[in-house]
Amino acid sequence: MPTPISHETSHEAMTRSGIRLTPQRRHVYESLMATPDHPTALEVFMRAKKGMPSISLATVYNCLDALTEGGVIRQVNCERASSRYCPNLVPHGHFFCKECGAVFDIPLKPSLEASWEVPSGTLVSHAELNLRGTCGSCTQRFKTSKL
Amino acid sequence: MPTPISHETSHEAMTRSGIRLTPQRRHVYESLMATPDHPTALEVFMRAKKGMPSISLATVYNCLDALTEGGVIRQVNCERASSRYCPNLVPHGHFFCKECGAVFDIPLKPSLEASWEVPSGTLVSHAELNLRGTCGSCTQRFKTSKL
DNA sequence: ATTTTGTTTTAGAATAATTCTTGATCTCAA
DNA sequence: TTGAGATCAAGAATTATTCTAAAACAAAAT
Repeated sequence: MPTPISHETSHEAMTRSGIRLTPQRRHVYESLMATPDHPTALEVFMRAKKGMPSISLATVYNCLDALTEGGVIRQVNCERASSRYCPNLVPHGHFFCKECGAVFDIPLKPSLEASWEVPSGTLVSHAELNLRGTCGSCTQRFKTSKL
Repeated sequence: MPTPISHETSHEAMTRSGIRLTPQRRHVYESLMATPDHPTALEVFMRAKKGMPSISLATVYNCLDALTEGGVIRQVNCERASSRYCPNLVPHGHFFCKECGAVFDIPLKPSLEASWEVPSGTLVSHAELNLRGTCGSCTQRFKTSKL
């Protein structure tokens, strides 16, 4: 049978990562998986409350931290705005539209690591690429509004 | 005579950028230029107070914002830590040592922009590359401490 | 030179995101 | 089942940053 990408995988991911799988963590994770955008902790909280009304914002922060710590999700930061969270574990960058606030995953080519030079002896454990600009639909909107 | 890289240049940069050159802005800029590290607003404030005891933290924030806005300096962010400021305008990335907190400029090769693919119609106005890891001297220190 | 207009500075208050604290609850292993 | 340790919830606390309002200043217009 085909590999299910949903629960088993997340369950495995969490247990393998060493963090304990609790109902709250599973629910936060599923709330994050539910949509392909990059919600803030507050947005995750508002979604998570629908299926688990007793959950608190602090718990959502705890869960997101634990999941990030365990490598099950990624925290994404742009400038000083609220952190956003991303369940896509494949290495990728992020594009932030300064017009509409949308956040997209950006696939990276393997050539990326050849694009920088660190002093010898430096160990790079994490690379983060953030792009900012105007997304396709905002560019389009501006173009037509100027006719 | 050789081009002086200091005052005339910064003066020009500020006036050309459209922001008014005030004593506070000049002093904040010079405090930032004084050392090649990447100070936080609070660190700039503490340094700036030495030569201008009446300056306030809010003014340092205002000045750093104005200078950033005018393109005279860059704001550098890593994770959710305090913003840091960088007077190096040549495009470059940043390396953050998670052991000692040092921040280094990382030269970028021109191949960088070929390393990502944005959907057609997307306009990228700003690219930011942040690396995290262990710097050379921390790596060295760990190596010798394990003997 | 004086007034006007708009900008900047300052000090302190306010805000917003996040973290901390505490006691209650839960989970797992012995 | 009991005990140790982890997690949860609620709200307080913290921290970086921004805002507010009044005073000082600068440039332009009279």
